[in-house]
Amino acid sequence: MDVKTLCLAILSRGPASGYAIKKEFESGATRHFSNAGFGSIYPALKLLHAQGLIRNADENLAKCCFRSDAKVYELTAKGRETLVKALQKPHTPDRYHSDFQVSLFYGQFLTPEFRDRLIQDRIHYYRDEIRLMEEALQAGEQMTAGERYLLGLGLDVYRTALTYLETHPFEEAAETQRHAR
Amino acid sequence: MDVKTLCLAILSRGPASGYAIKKEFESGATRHFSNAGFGSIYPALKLLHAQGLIRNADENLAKCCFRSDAKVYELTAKGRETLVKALQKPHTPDRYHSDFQVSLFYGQFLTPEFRDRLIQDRIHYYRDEIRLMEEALQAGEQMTAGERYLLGLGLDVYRTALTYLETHPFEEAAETQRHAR
DNA sequence: AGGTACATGTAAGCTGTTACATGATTTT
DNA sequence: AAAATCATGTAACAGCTTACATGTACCT
Repeated sequence: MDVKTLCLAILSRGPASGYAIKKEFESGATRHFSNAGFGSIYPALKLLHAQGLIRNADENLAKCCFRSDAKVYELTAKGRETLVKALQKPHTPDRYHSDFQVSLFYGQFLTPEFRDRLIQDRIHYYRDEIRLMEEALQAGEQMTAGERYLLGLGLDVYRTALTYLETHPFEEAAETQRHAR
Repeated sequence: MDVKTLCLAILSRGPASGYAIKKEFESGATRHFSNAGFGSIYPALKLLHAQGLIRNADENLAKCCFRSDAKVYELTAKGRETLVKALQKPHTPDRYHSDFQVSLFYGQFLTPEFRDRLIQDRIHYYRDEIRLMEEALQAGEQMTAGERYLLGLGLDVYRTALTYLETHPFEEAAETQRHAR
């Protein structure tokens, strides 16, 4: 799913500026499974505007939530159609790249200190994210079904990962196993 | 973590050809958190060879497991050093892109049929992967500590995600909630 | 004889990231 | 007065994917 579709998707939740869209990728509800930088967002918005998939939002609407110099966009009917079609097109497989997991997979090459640091940092990350997600769940009356569904999934998964890291020591292989034979 | 480092990492587990490295990305133990295509792997191997980080493997060793026309590489001492340093360099944050999760997040735009199809497919995917991982865990005497650690984490996470998808219906929002007020 | 898996590589193109450049507004 | 946040954009570069091009070896 390219940045154009992702921008369309975010705009389907309400008018936004390029800057606001970036914030959404960084700290919004979809932050765990999609992302894009300014360098992709602004050109994408330009193109979407040229194609008539988004338009400048009603100024009165824009004023209340954005700074006067912000370019606030909203979806057109054509844009909404395009989004719906894009969401139902064949999906590319999930792409997950984790330096954390790669490093731990080759944990035998790391100093125990570095390894523990890695794991401790990840534990803190999960604790923070879980807290944020729990708050969102309590505050969220306005949430869509999809948002609630994915928040629940994310919470379950993060809690499981956190518990695993907290309870399973990284075992410095072999010695004990060889003794046991 | 770039493809060069990833190739170095895979070669640290034993000699391999470019083709074998691709297989490893596709179906090996690290398949869930790293990936690369032929178009990245072959140029990377060329470069690593030119830099003296890998060398052509001992022919006798190569013959037993690879076809005669395969270029089988193994790590040099310098390559191993470079790998160890790269693994301990500051990590880039995890990158996860999921069309599946994006589509479900905007589930209100999907037909119930398409949504259910998406979820059912994902359930089958998790079941297959979990079976493979359980088999690997039982067969795995030779496993490194890192491999075992990440296999355990992956299993816990996938089982949690599977259970969530199996037990939580995607609720077609709002109506029931509004009645309740 | 045909299909599948093994095997290597190049080139074009797409996408996205990073760095740069600039400036206004709000908060501390 | 400084720092943080809001705001937009371009250009160069890095990286990866896709398609192409080619051929061997093994299994049925």
